[in-house]
Amino acid sequence: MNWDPHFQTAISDLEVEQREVEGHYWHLAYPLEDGSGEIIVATTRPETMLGDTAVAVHPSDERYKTLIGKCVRLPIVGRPIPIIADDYADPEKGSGAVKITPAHDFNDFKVGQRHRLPMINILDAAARINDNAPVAYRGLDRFEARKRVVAEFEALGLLRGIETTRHAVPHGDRSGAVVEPWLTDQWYVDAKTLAAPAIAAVESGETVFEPHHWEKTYFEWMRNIEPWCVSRQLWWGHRIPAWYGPDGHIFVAETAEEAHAAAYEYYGHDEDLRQDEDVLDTWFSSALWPFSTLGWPARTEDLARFYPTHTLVTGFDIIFFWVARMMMMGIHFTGQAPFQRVFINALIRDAEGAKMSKSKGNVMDPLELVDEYGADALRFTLTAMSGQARDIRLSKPRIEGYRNFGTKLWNAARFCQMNGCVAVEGFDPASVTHTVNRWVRGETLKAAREVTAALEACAFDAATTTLYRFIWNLFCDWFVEFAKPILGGEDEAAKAETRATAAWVLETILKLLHPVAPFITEELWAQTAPEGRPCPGLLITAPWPELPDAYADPLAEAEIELVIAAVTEGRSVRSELNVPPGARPDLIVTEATEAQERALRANAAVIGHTLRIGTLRFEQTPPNGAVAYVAAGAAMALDVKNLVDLPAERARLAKDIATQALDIDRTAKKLANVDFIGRAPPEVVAENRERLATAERNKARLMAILARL
RNA sequence: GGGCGGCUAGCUCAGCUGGUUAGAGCGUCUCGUUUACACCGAGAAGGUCGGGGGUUCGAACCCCUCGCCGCCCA
Repeated sequence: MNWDPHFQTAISDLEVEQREVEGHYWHLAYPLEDGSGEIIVATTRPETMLGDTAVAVHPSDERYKTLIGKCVRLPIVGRPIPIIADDYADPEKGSGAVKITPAHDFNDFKVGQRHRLPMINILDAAARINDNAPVAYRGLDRFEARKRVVAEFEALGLLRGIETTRHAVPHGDRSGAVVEPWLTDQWYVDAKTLAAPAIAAVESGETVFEPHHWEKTYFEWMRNIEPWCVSRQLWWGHRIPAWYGPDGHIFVAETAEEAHAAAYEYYGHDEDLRQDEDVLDTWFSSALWPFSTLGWPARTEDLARFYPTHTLVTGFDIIFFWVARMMMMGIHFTGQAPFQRVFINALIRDAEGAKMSKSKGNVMDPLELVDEYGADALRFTLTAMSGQARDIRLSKPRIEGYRNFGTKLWNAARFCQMNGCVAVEGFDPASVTHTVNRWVRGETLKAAREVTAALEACAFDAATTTLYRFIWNLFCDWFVEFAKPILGGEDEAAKAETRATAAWVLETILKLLHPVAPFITEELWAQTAPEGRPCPGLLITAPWPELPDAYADPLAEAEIELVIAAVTEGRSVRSELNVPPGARPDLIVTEATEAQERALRANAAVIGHTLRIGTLRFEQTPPNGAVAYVAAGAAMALDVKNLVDLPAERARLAKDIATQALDIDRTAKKLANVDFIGRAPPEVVAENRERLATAERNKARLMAILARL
């Protein structure tokens, strides 16, 4: 047994931590009994020699062949012990001979069993030397005894050397004390038998690990499982349901009454029984959690409704301790695996990747982070980083970024409020007519779909990415900007429609974001609640948005994409040519399809506001001094006249031409490859042809502009 | 020794079943008194996707191999 001398209890293999420590190899000489020489053994634990009952050598080790069967006289103790042949002795290690202490080493125990060696226990429960050792050692702590054994060997002239080594020493995971292999009777669970159906449940998909690869960890342990020691010599815990009769006969039963009944049957009369004083391993009790909390063994309604549970969320560090054991117990006692899905999340580390620990002082207290950045920011950060990797490096700048995100949303909501964007009773998003509103409706649909799908797939990081982008980069950056000229304009119908649409989008945003950032969304929900809210009450009780396919609007999408491209490219031009921010040059469109022209005309106000231009005109050729660019296939020019310096403009054009040329080169090469044409799917080939044509058209335009300059 | 995971921009990370101009946030640089927001806005720079082979018309992604880093079990 693994014995923890600090808590004086047995512990299971899983509760033993192997720690690498600096130690020594002591080479001890054991004289042969016939006086013909000595045999040297090396050990990291000299004190255990007090319990040695043999010396083992490898059967094929030529050095010791003639010694097998002889005896050595154990120094200090004076006991003669045999030299035996066993494969366990490694000729490569040390002298090739190894001392055997069956009562205090797991490997030696096996050797002892094979050779029927006596097992001499030399330690008491507190790991002090007991009465099986020479008088001088009795009552000594094991580490004191070690010093004394070494000193005595030295005094006897039998110490043959000391080496310094690093080696693994077992420690109790709770006590931190060095664990002793110790002979004691304990209760075991036949884990192998319980594991078989628990393995099958995961193999068959009855229970699914998410991320999936964690099932490998589970299988690895379950398939190599060892008997589980479940008795503990502790005060607190479920008491072991075993009763002893006066003759030591054991009655295992659910209750004392049943045990007595069984005893009556066995003895033919009443007997006094003594219940085992040990309690069960806390993980044994924890393994009962999925069903015992629901009233089991009674067949309660809760048990019927909540067992098996849909998803268990936990960390990979307790897959063995807890998950595996719940699986085994759940199947054993109910016939069903306790969970359909086990979601394993990463472990949080500090910004340098080190495990947080109190002694290192690198622990980030979540409550302090909440005080500093808010609970929503922390939640959003953890959710965003809950990817497939094993650990999360929590860093403040990241949390700060998501705190800013919350502020951004807050301000966007404030904008809506200031502009009277209030939910309208009976508003139907399907009925909106303005391009901007049709477009944002479609984008909201896309975002809602993506977030929903991500949550269902446990891709929580993907859900946050979608939310972040939609809210900040689409709703705030574009929709709100597009809405400004409309809301400040004269068209009352468009204003009303845009207000209602904005309110609807915001409402949808609050719902989608609520699981990740419940506080800010609930607060905003309450603040925007008073007027016309179609679904009153708390946001947390509001239904999840399920939007119809009909909200998609490819035409509006194409129109707004053109507008966005025209503005983005235009901004780039302005910035590179150092056009003064306050200047409002005209934008002249020189080449566009009919649809593009309609779209640009319809959104002239929106472009004017976001690109900060004067008027939008359509002409065959750009005026002198205008700076041309291409957006989504349409050609346009900013009339910046004397605002621009020519060298900068030439450099800009040359850069754009080079970009196009690179693309042409790459794509042309691909298309020139016969194998590509022959083997790639037709749509991929067509796509590349289209791409080449566009790039060539763009390049030609840019060259013409450069030439005119 | 066995198993698992990672190595992508200065940093932290996305990148689904092989076809994108390899993305985001932070940081950096330039510019900004645009009536929600400077916890902001606009623009820009920055990557031979750990090394080497291979499969394929085509590889960050598949296979082999080597190298680091980390975790678990011995």
